[in-house]
Amino acid sequence: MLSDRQRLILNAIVDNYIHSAEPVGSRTISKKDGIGFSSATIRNEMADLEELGYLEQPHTSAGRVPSTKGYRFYVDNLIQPHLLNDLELGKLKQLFAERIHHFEQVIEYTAQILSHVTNYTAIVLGPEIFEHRLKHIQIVPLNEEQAVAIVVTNTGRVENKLIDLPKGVRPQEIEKLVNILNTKLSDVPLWQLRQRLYQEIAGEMRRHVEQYEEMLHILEDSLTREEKERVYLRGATKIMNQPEFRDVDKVKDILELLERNDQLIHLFGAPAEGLTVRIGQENQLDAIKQCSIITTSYSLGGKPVGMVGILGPTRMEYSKVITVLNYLAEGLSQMLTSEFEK
Amino acid sequence: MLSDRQRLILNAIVDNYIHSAEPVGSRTISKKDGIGFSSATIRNEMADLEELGYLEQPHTSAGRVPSTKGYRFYVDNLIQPHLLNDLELGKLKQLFAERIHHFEQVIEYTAQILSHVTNYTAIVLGPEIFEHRLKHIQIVPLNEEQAVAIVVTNTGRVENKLIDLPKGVRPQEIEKLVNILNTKLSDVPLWQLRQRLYQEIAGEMRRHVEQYEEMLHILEDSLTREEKERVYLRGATKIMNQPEFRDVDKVKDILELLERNDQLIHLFGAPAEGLTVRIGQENQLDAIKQCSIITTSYSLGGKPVGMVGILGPTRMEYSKVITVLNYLAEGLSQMLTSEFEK
DNA sequence: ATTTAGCACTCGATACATCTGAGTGCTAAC
DNA sequence: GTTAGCACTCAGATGTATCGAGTGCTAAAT
Repeated sequence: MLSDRQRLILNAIVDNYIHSAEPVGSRTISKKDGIGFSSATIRNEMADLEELGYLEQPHTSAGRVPSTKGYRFYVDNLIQPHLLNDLELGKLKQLFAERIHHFEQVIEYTAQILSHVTNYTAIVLGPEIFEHRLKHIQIVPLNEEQAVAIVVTNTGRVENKLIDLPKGVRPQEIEKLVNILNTKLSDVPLWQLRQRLYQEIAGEMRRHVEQYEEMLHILEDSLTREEKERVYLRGATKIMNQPEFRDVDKVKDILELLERNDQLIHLFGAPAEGLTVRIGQENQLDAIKQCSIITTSYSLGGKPVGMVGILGPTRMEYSKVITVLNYLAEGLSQMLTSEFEK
Repeated sequence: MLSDRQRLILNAIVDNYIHSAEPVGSRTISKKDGIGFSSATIRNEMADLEELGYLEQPHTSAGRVPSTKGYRFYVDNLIQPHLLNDLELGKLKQLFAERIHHFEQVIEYTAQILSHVTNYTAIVLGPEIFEHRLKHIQIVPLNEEQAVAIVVTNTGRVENKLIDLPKGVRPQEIEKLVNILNTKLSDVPLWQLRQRLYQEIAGEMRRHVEQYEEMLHILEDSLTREEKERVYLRGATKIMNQPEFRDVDKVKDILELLERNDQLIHLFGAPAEGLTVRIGQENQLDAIKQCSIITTSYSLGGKPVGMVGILGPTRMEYSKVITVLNYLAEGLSQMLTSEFEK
């Protein structure tokens, strides 16, 4: 266990390094307010902290830099609450003042503001499908062969998919089918659709609809398709402002990862409720072992439905980012709940 | 006017520089096949070409580099047709083999392949709205206050927007309204909707629908909203592979520009039919004055409806990119036309 | 009148030596 | 237990010499 003085010094070193991006020397620390020790004493403590694995030395005659373990201890035990200034608070409140007109807009705007306030890369994962319930199904024929299947949910989300019609199907048949679907499946959660389709609809369809078998397959396909996760990314280039990423090769791997929309979701790791911090080496993906990711979930009516996260260098303003994320997730949850819980 | 020999030499220099990324010296050129002159002669010609503004010298004892004017002459007069290899052709044909199931998918896949084959950044602009005709309108109430308005076009595109309902409107009224709209507006091009709404629907509505005035405003708002252009970007980080962009500061401006979805469309400049090449300084945006953009349009039934483009360094493989773009735009046009012209 | 060989010259790149100073570890005194 | 003092280390900055690719110009060759 670390002594009080060791904690004090570790805290000072991390704080300093986060803002200066330069290895921190013993003299710098000893001159700080609140530290009443000479540089020699600090040096001894630093040597101990290094031996314990909390600090690292880039080379013999340089100052110390926090290790992943050091950051971890800092985040878990030392971090002090951050006070947001009026400008930042204003930006965040702006988001909640918006009237929700489109789900995606809110998410996009959230990512935008997060990135802007923190100066790091923001990732927002849209509300998960399992809270969406079917409001309405519509099938609009385009011509003899094709139609568009449209699914509207109680949350106002609209999914659509082009489908191929069986040969010679008559418009009346489609209409009949849609009526059955809307009567039977209204208010069913989307993830149950496939199941319900077979359990309750199949029999009904056989009785009333021609070519029911083909239609059934097509329906199954269009109603139960993989929901493409809606991930929004903002401020990917912000990482380039960090002095430790002034090298194209270092930045390239990260940006290539961020460019791949399908990979983004993996940055969140296992979906977890509440705030999670993953620091440097703790990250699975090689490309971001020099970065930290802080994520948290937001909820609708108490159930977590989506996530927001910040990607930055390991030398990140943890305190500020954590405050911002907590504040934002809280606000977002309230906003969603009051909007859709009625 | 340039002499034949000057053209030959300029061509050789540009070709060489495109592949080596190093200033080209007189000796390099004189040793090339097809050039029967000594380095001294080449030097004299180079001096002339520089004076005429086709070449530049980074410093006194360095070789020559093409200027924007030099590239321009090369593209306009010297370029030779490029032959695609089997691998590249295979990749491109793969695209056309796909069955169209979703417009956006095709566009996304196009960008993907373009970037992969050329190793530069690809930008694809989705088909413009003016060829889309109304197929079906639907208004799905979500609760007392809100509804989703859905517009389906003959091309299978689905637009949707959350709308606020006037207080106390009855479901029957909405149904009546939707019926009127579908009867009167079927097959009307989307861009005419607003106009037709007032000319033909307003009178009908007043007779049959309560609260017609509020509904009219809401409809107008939801039917005529700005179509958000669908721009797809792929391979933004490819620019980092170029030796002249190994500097974070140079890359940053470009990537920041590409990150802004709303700005992307400006990269295409004025929408033009056919192939356009904009080289270095010719570009309006400062961030890409070290880059070239090649764009072309693709069409549906003879009318241009969208664009594809490639962004790369001024030192770009113009010949190859032009060939690829032409080939792809041609194939895409055929594909779209055969799909939607029936 | 062109072309080319020859040569002096330029200047970025590279290598190497030197200097500087921030920071360390250790020891001995406080 | 703390600190002053000091020798030591080493990355980074600065300075100097050398190298060589490439040039421009002149005079000879074609």
